[in-house]
Amino acid sequence: VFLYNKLIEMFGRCGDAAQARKVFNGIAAKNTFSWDLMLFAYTRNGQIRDAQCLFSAMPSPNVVSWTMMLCALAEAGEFHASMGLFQSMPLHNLVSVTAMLVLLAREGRIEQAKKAFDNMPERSLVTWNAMVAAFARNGHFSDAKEMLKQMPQRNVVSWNSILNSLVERGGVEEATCVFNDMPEWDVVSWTAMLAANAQTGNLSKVKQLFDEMPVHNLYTWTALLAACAQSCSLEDAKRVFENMPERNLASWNALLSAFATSGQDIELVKQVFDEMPMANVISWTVMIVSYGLRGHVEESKLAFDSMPEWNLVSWTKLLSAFAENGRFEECLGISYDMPGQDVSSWTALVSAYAQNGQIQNARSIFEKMPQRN
RNA sequence: CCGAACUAACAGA
Repeated sequence: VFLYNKLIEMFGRCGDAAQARKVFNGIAAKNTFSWDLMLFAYTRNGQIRDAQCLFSAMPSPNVVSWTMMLCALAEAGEFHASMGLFQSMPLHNLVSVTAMLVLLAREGRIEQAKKAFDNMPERSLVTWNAMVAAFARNGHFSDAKEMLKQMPQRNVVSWNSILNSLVERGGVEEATCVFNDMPEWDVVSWTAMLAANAQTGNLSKVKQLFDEMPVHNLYTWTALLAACAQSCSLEDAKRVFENMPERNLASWNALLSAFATSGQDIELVKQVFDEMPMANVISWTVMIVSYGLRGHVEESKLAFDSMPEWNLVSWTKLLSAFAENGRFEECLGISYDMPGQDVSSWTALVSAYAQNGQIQNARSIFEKMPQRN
């Protein structure tokens, strides 16, 4: 059984849940590890339905099984379901509570996360890191720093959270200082520095860091590619894309984005889009922007209407496309149709009017905004 | 110590 279990785990890690299932089915005397590892194979590969099915068939689910389901549900966007599952769990432990803390933080519910943290009878390094990240990701930089100071031990993950928080705030100098003072680095820390320097448009610094860093992976290559796109260096972007040892949708999107901002003919951008093996919300949003930048608002709208799904960014980009092309009347309608409008999209609308010299309209929207920053 | 939890890349004003 031990060896079969190992096999299930291996297939699960390789992304082959079907193979794992075959091994699982072949075990006559399954033990609790067999079940958990099979569940792992499903959750790991995003097969939430299969996971749920297996979970309900489990003879004796334990904390580990519950925790995996908790994370799987959250991953599938079912936050409330995972919340409910957490409450109905017969038993909690350090790991399951930490997992819940992370989910709360991802939802932006920091107070609840902090409360859970404070109530925990024991905390591991991972727990502390989760709390640091919770603050860091939600813009509570000083709280994150305070946590970092208080925690009994720190590791590279703790430092990376702080570093990324600085990068998000646009503090290249501060980020550089933290990076230099960190006791250890990994590929995540280096990637953060790529992003930091890309923000300031310092492409040569990005390239230099890229060459200095000890390890490259898909993330680092894509960060480099994105930096080229942000600096409008299409030639660099193309070269990077060709030199990448492997590509995924994110890398394709970064390339598409490089074409989008390059001012190249729209047909070339479309060509890249059509060549892509897949397209997601991001790819479509880049197309909306591409059309908008070239004054083809109608095409932006068409792209928007043919997307398989939408999010706030795609809505906001559509709004901006109309605004930047002087189509203010439509902006109001878009804003009205937009579900769950946030600060960024409100601001886009305000600035649409402001740029058009319609100060009083801008002002009245500003006053009606539910949140401001 | 056969299993679960923490940080990074691609579109936003």
